[in-house]
Amino acid sequence: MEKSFEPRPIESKWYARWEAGDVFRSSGHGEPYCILLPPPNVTGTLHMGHAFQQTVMDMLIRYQRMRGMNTLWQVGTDHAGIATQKIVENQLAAEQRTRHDLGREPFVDRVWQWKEESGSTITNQMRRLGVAADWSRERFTMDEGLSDAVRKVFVEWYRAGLIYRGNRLVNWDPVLGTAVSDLEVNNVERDGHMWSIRYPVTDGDESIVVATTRPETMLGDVAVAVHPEDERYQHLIGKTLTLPLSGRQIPVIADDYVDKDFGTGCVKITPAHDFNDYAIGQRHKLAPIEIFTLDAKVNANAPAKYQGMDRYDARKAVLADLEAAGLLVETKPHKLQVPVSQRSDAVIEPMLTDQWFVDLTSDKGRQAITEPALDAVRSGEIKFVPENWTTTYTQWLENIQDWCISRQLWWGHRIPAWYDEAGNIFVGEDEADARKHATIAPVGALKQDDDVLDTWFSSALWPFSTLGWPANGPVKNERGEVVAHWEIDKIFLPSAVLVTGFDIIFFWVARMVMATKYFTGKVPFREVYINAIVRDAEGQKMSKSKGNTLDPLDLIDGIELEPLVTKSTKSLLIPQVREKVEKRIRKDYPQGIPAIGTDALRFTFAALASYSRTINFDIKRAEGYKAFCNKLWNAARFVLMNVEEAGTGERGTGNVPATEAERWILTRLKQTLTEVEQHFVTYRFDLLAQALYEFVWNEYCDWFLELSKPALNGDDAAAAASTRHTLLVVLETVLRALHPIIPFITEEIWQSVAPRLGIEADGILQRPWPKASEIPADEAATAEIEWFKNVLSGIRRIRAEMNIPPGKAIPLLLADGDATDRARSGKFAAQICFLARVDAPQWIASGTDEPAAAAAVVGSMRVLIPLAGLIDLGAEKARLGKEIGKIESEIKKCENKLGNANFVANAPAEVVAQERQRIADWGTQLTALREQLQKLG
RNA sequence: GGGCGCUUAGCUCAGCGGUAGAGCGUCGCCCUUACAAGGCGAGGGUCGUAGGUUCGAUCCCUACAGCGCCCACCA
Repeated sequence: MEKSFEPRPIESKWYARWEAGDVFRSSGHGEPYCILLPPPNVTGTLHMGHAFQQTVMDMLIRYQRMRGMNTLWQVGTDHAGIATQKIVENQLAAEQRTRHDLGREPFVDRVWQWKEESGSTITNQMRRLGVAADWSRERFTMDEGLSDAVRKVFVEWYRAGLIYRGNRLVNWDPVLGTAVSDLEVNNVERDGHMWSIRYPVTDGDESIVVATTRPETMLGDVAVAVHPEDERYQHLIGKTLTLPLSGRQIPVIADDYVDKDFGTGCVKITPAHDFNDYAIGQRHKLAPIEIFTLDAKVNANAPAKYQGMDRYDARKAVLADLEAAGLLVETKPHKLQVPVSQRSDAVIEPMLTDQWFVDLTSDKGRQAITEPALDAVRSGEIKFVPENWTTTYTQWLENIQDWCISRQLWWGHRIPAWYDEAGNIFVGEDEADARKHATIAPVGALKQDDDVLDTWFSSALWPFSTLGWPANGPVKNERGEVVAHWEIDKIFLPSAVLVTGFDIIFFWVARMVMATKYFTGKVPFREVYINAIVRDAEGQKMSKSKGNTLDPLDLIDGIELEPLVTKSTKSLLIPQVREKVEKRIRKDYPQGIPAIGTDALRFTFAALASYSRTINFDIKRAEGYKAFCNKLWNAARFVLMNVEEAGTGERGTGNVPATEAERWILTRLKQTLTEVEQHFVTYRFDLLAQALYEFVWNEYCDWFLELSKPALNGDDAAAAASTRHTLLVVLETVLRALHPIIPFITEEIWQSVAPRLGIEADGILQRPWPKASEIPADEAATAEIEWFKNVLSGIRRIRAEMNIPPGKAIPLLLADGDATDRARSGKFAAQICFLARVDAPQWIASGTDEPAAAAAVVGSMRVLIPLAGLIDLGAEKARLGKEIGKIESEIKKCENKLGNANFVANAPAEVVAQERQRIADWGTQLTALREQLQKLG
């Protein structure tokens, strides 16, 4: 083995072998255990969130596979409608062209082409992470099979009356030219203004002042509303106002929606461009007046002067004209919530358009789709981890609106609806099917709907569409390989756990539950593990414009400063931002990013994965875990070196390990494994990683390996042979336990270790998960080793504090103590001498004179290092004094507790007993320490 | 406005009813034959504030303060 751990060659070697050996495919036996990969954007690249999430899934899959489950990690990618279309449109923009210049079909071809080019990027990056995914079953949301599922779902829901088409006010993105759902809109606080505008009453001298943040929309006002009980305006209700600038006559209406105490208490009503106003308009049967075109310019319904103006230019013009007319009463700064399109950053303009919706709110929709999705979680059939996300899920569903599923895009699943020349709608899986199911005869030719479905529509079907639904037989990919077979694969539904971010609970999780429940009658998954969001070391959200993003691949492979700067600033167009980012990177990574390897990255993710909802990723921490990998590597190197010539040893007589140390490490291993199993159940990967880290470093390496050295080199051949064997056994076992977290290094080491134990398996993943129950425990050995550790630590402390060079051999005396101490000191003499670098321990008979010495106390035994020329008497006295002080204060605390009658009466007996034991133990030590202090004079 | 988090060592975080922990950082001493990506040792916290429950509270309850996230129609 190399002297230190070099991840790169190991990673590439093993992933290639695993994939070639087809080791990730479902075994076909055992209990089904399925995880659905949240399909990433097909043309995307891997970011830290993916890497974290996929590490979690991979740990679960590898663990369950080793436990003998029939695992399936269903992978694939999403066509990501808007996101992908936008990338290609940007590419066209660089050629000074738009998608309309190309036309629909050539454009879609071009997107497919881009998908072919970049579609493997992210899946290859996933391979670098080491994911044990069944690549033979990789799917894409626009696969033939998945598209069949989309059409079938649409048609069935339509025929059940659960999908409808309607002219509704929707969130319109004027830049992308499409409707988006409520979820795709973010409300952002912006600095704006509140303008007060005077609307004159048509008959008479009175007027009403309305307040608005969007004065330009007054061109589409159809009324002014006041509160029905507002005394100030009672007499005006029902009167008519002359709408300034356009001169239209509009009524004053009364509606509860109005807050008397806000602003002037008068609200202008623009039903065509505001959701609240739309509702009020409907209540009062006022026809909306649209004033914008789909690209947010003023249309022909407005006075000629404003027509063709962009909405913000129109605002300026309107304000100027109001000002000139003396109707602008007040302008004041105002913070407001602006709806912004998530995808384009454009300010959303509510628009009246024809769109398709899934009915989630009528009695029928609720009963068929919404309620079952709620019940699945309320009943506990689906559990969220951490549990409090349940509230988020249920509250959203309880307040849900109908889902707008049509998008005015070209990339996606085209809506399977056709229109005849009279505008009648015909829905079917294809045109023929639509005609077959027609209830009236089509007028003239049929033309398919131009729109496509929301990306999340197909994602909602992922839990069953990837398993072959709705095909009756095997589903093949373009190379003719079978990728799914519903009749067989439905055993994987429900999947075991969905690992995903909270940001898509609404977008995806809830909708999968809706669709899967409806079409299969089953829940899509039993548990939903909501993973934390990855942030930078300071807790800031990672964003390209801040320059604090990390590319997981850069952490794995490392990257020099200059390439990192180039890469991070490449896509930044604003010079100031670019400069800022460059500065930050030069400051944060003056040496670039060191290569830490996949295993260390994965271990870091595991170690950070508590139930906290954010994790702050600190490279420092990752470097620490690389050190852990190196530690493991070197421990293995030590073990292998020692078994190389001397043989692999054998168990002690009667299959009982010969030494206390062995029995102790096995006991600790058993405890660790028990703990790890529990942490897998509760998804506490942080505790899991920590338990294994501590076992490997603090117990196996720090103590067992050290203890093995005197045993291996000692005179007792049986002890040496048994120790060699135990070194190997514990190593092999812990490698298996670590494999789900750090697959590469464990495989590499395991391949060298396993043969020495006569284990025949192709790889570590094919070995069973180590069962705690199969490992013997020995509590007595644990007590012995604890004693030994105390003695050694005592000596080391004296050495360190008295500045005795570690290499210098010194005498060791033991005093007082009991028979157990004497027996143990004999048993561990060789180990003590070797590890503490002391001469053979000598017992001092009680009553005899002792040389002045520095002391440590273990129970009632004093461990003495004679002072002669080594130790400063004053310093040692001070040290003892301090120690005594500490113990005295501990004793005081115990005494206070035990002196409290209420404590003794009310606390559980075992707690009281424990407290008594403590006071006794402290007392023993205190006596010994005081005696020692006294001996020093 | 509703909901959900967080506040523990210099930093990042575990712990969540009975002796305050880890990693990183800091400070000593060591290139000791697995590992200097290492070893040994040390220092460092009145567990956000104030009440309450309890024999006992970092942990449970209430209020408050600060930070953060999600949802929501206040023009």
